[in-house]
Amino acid sequence: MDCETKNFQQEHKKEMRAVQDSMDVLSGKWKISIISSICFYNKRRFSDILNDIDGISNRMLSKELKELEINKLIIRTVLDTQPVTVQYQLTEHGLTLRTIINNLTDWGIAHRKKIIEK
Amino acid sequence: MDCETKNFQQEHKKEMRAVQDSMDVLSGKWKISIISSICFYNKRRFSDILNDIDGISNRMLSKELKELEINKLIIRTVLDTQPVTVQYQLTEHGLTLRTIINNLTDWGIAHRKKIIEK
DNA sequence: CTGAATCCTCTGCGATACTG
DNA sequence: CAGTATCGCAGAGGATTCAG
Repeated sequence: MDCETKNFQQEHKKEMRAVQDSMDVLSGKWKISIISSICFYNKRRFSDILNDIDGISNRMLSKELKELEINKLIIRTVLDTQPVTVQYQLTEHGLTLRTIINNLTDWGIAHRKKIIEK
Repeated sequence: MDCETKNFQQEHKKEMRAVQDSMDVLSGKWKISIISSICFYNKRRFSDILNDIDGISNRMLSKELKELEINKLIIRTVLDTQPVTVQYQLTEHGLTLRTIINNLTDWGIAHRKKIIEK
C-alpha cells in the first residue's frame, strides 16, 4: 500500500472513531429523543418529557436522564414547588448537539415523505 | 391553554415525531457506523466495512445491511469477481444523511476533547 | 411530582460454525 | 468472500409498587 493510500485510510479511521465516540453517548432507544425534547423547549420538566416521548416509561426516563447528566449533557435543577418538580436543561456542551437535532428533525420529515410516497 | 401556547406545543410535537422517525431507521448499535463507513468511502465492500467498525460481527453486519437496504438507504451490488465480492453504496436518499454524519463526526471529536480535558 | 426498587420478559447482540 | 444457522446470555426495557 503506497503512502497516499495509507493516509487516506487513516484519515477515515479517525472519522470512524469520532462517529463511534458520538454514538457511545447518544445511542440507545431514547437518548436522542430526550435531548430533543429538552432542546426544543429549552427547559423541560420530568413529566413533560414523559409526555413528549411516546412509549417511554418513567423508569427508563429516569435512568437515561441520569446517564445524560453524568455525561455533562444536561443539568438537573430541583425547584422547590409543592410538590417538587424537577427541571432539565442542556449544558453548554449539550447545546452543541442542537445542529444534529435539527438535522435529524429535517431528515425525519423528508424520510417520512419518502416512505409515504411509495 | 390559550391558542398560542397550543400551537407552540403542537409545533414541537411534530418535530418530536420527526426525530423519532429518524431514530426508527437509524437507531441500534451499528447503523450509523455502517452508513458512515460507506459514506466516507463512497463505495465499500462487506469485508471492508467489517474492518472499519471495531467489534461488529459479520452476522450483525449482514443483518443491519439488509435492514438499511430495505429502508432504501443503501444499494447492494454483487460484483462477479472470483470469489464474489459485494459492494454497498448509499442511495440518493441515503446520501442526504451526509450532513448528519459530518456533524456527528465533528461532535465526536469535540466530545472526546471535552472528556479528556477533565 | 419525581423518582427508586422489584420483578419479570424479551430481544439485541455476540460466539461459533457451516455453506455457495 | 459474503453471508446463514444455531445457540445462549446480558442487559434493555415494561409493569407495578413504594417513598420523599
